[in-house]
Amino acid sequence: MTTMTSTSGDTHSVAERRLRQADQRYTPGRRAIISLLLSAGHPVSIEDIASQLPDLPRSSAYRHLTDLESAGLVRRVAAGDEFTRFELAEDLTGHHHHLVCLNCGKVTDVILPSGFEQQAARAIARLADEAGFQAHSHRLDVLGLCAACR
Amino acid sequence: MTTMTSTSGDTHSVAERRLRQADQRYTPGRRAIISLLLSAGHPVSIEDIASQLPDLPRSSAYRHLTDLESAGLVRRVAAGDEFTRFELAEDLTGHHHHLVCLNCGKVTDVILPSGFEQQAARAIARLADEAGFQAHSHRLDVLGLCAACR
DNA sequence: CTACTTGCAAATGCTTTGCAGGAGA
DNA sequence: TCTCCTGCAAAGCATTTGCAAGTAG
Repeated sequence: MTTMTSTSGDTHSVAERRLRQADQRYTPGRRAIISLLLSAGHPVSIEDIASQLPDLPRSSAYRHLTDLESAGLVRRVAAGDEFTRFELAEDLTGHHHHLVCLNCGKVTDVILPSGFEQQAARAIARLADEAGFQAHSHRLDVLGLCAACR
Repeated sequence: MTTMTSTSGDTHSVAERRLRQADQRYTPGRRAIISLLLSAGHPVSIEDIASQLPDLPRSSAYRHLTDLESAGLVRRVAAGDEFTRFELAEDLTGHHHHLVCLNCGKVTDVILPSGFEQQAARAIARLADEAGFQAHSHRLDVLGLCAACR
């Protein structure tokens, strides 16, 4: 896979580095999960992971995801339809949002125009400020039906 | 700005009507939950419900919430920090978003400028269209620290 | 050697459900 | 009287954790 966003090649080294900072190792199991998230390009569920990595016990998958999350490499995504999903941390993938299918649960990554993001950031900053709220990030999900389910 | 969208007084009759459409009754337990959601003004957890309605068994609370959701009166909210919360359906409260505290889980309702919402709707519509996705609604949550936790 | 990993099985904890008695229409 | 509602206890399930063996450094 040569035509990737250039960060893909570095992701593994970033992963190793961040894990080391937490005195943890970048083992095959963890690497397999990062690779899977990398190639998926959208949030995946435990089911997805279990079916694509049959030899990785679920308990290990859960543990790895927790560890990777602590290391700032993975982020939990609440699809809304109670199926916890996981994706690479935003600083590894870039800021994006999700199209969530209410029927099949499929989640697709999308990027909004930067002009929109800027206005959103402004509106959010002002609102948060008024509420004494310290905003860290935001998530914008579009709910509806995917091409296959509509 | 009196944030009473005038629907508050009618909410109970709307609830009764919608439940009847599903051959269900607007019983005291269900009414208590609707009242609680109405007065809370923000998403509440099962814990909140249990503590404020001590005589309502959790199993009944869960069942009621499921029924109310089916009747289009209540919506499940994924706060992100795995504590399912519930709020009144958007057509009863008006479109709004959430400030989610990453520390204590508190969720506050906020309303964004209509100009922003319009631009958001446009950006979303175009994107969804390109993806063959049929957008129904969107949710925008701001994650950070509330005034008490910052 | 010492510390981090992992699998398996057991334990959790939230949520759902089977049933039988109650209550509204 | 028929159907829906409720409580309690039991069941389900996704997720977490204790433990002991495995392995990287």
